[in-house]
Amino acid sequence: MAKIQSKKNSTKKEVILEKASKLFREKGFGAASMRDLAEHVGVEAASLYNHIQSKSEILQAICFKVANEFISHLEVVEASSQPTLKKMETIIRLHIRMMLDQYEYVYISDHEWRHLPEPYLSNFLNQRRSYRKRLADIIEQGIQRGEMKNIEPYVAVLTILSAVSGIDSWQRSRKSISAEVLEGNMVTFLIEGLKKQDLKM
Amino acid sequence: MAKIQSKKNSTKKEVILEKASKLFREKGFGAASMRDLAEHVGVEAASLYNHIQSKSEILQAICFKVANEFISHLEVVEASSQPTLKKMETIIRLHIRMMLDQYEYVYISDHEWRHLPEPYLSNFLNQRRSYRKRLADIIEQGIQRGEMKNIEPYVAVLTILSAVSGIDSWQRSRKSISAEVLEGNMVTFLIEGLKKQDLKM
DNA sequence: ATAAAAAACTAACATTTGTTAGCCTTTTAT
DNA sequence: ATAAAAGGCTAACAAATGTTAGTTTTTTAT
Repeated sequence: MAKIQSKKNSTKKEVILEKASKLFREKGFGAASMRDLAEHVGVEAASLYNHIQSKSEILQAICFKVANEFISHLEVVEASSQPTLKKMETIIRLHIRMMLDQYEYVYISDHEWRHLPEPYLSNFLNQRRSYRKRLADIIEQGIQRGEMKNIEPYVAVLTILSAVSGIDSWQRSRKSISAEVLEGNMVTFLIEGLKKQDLKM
Repeated sequence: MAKIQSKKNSTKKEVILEKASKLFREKGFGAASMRDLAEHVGVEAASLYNHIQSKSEILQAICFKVANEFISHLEVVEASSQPTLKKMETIIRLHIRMMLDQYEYVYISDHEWRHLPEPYLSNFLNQRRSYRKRLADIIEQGIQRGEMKNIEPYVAVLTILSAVSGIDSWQRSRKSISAEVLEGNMVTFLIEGLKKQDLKM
C-alpha cells in the first residue's frame, strides 16, 4: 500500500498540499511551477501526478478545506444562544487564530481563489457570499436588539474580514508583538467598532 | 512625434498602464500575458515594446505611482496641526477614496507587489514599512495625548489598512450600498476602534 | 513634398509551462 | 517467496511565455 510517509501522520498528498500552500503564497499560483513544487517535496515533477490529478486540484483542495472549516464553525456559533456581540467576537477570534495557525492555507484561500477553474470558482464564490450573508445577519440582529450601533451590516462584515486578513503583514515581524497581544488588541478594536455608542465622558 | 491618442489627454503608455492594471487585477500578474494585454490595447504584442521596456516595468510604474501618492498625502497630514484622531480620519478617508477612484491601481499595488524584481521589491517594501511606521507614530502620539485608547499602534495600523482594502469585495456589489454610505460607515467603525473608551451607560 | 522619427507589423527565438507515456523499483499482501 | 500494487524516474509533447530583429507603415516637422 502506501509508502512510508515523509512526516508522521501525513500522507504524501498532504505533504504536497502543505508545500504547495507555502509555495503558492510566496510566488502566487500562476508563478509557482510544478517543477518548483516537486523540488520542495523532494521528488520529480511527474511523480506528483501519482498523488494529484492536476495543479488546480491542489488549489481546489486548499480553498475548500479552508472554506469548509469556517462554515462548520459558523454553524456552531449560529446554533448557540450567546448575545450577538459575543457571537461576533467568537467568530473574529476564530478568524484570527486560523490566520495564525494555518496561515498559508488561509492566505491561499483568500488570495488565490481567482485561479480556480469553473465550476469550482462559482461554487467557491457562492459559499463565500453565503458565509458573509450569514455574518451580516448576525450583525443585523445585533442592531435590532440594540446591542450594536446602527451600521450597514455588510460594510461591517467586509471591514472585519479584511482587517483580520491583514495579519498577513504581521507574520513576518512576529518578534515585537506576541500573538496574544495581537489577538487581544484586534478584537478590542473591532468589537468596539460594532458596539453601540456609550455615553460621552 | 507622438501619434494621435486612443483617448483624450493620455499617452499610449498611460493607456497601456490602465489596461494592464485591469488585466493584472483580473488574472494576476503572472497569469496575464503580454499578448493578452496587447489585445486589450488594440495592438500586436511586440508593439508594446515601443512604449515600455518590459512586463515588470509596468508593474513597477503602477506600484510606485500609488505608493508616491499615499506618501505625499501623508506628508501634508503630518505637517498639519489637527488632533491625532482627525489626522487618522483624514488618512482613512484618503485610503477609502483612492480605493474607490483608482481601484485597479491600488489593488495591484496591494496584491501584486510580490512580483516586483529586485531592487524594486526591496525599495517598495522599505517605502511601505516607512509609511506604516509613520502612521503608527501618529497613533502613538494619539495615545500619549489621551485621545486614543491604549492599543498597540502597529496592530491598529494593520487593522485599518487591511480593513480599507476590503473595499475590493464591495466593488462588485455597488448597487446596494452607495460610496458615501460605505465611506461613512467604515470611518465610523474604524475611528470608534481608535477612540479612547467613553463611560459605560 | 520630403526627410526623419515614431510606432506598427510579421516572424522568430529560447524558455518554461502542465502533463502524459513507458519503464523500473520499492513496498505490500498473500 | 512471489505476485500485485504503488510510486518513483526519464524523456518527451504541445502550447504558451517574454522578448528581439528586421521591415513596413504612419505620423510629424520642415
